[in-house]
Amino acid sequence: MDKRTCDSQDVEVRKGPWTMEEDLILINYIANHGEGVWNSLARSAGLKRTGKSCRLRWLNYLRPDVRRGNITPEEQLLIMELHAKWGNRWSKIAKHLPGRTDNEIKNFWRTRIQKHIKQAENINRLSSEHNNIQQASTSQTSTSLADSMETYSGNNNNNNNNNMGTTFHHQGNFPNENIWSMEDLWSMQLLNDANN
DNA sequence: AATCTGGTCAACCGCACCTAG
DNA sequence: GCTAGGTGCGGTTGACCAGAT
Repeated sequence: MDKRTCDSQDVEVRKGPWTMEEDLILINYIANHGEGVWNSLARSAGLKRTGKSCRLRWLNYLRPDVRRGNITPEEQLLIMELHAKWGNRWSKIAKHLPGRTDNEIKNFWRTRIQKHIKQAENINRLSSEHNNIQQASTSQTSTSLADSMETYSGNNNNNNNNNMGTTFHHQGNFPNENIWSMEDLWSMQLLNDANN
């Protein structure tokens, strides 16, 4: 398929971060006309964005029911369980976490969990090398982070998941202060509606 | 105080799939 | 059955920020 078809118009297409004005236009338009048919929506709303860009912005950020930040330990656990089951099927996983987007889960996985898994694998590799040298027959305890993560990364479905809730500490420092809050945007949108 | 480094996340890209004509 | 246009998904990138040096 010709990839240019999505952006077939010769009009300039804006890229990069969305401005507050663009957000307001999109929110207003969807409030009045509903979502869907994103390419024509972008044109009709007067946004110099691709339909894909509008869709992404709406789904990942502007939707009123989207929850942002503070992924709870329960959610972390669920993400890990579902990832063990389905792999990188982020949208499928996101469907089981109301208000969470596939993008958010994907980012969360890559930045938080994958890092821990890599560390765990390194620790495990080092410890097994160490064990090979020692040839010691002493049994190992399995309460470390490394063991927990290794168990997970090996797609083991036994109930070691019980460790996960305590293994992954909720960091609680998600920097989600955006330039303007969603409450601000929605209250502005309501104001606009009142003026129409 | 200045610079470096690593973490985070919004947004883009490319591809596959779906559907209407 | 073929094609064009639209949509959804997963991977990747780049800007920004905070903490370390």
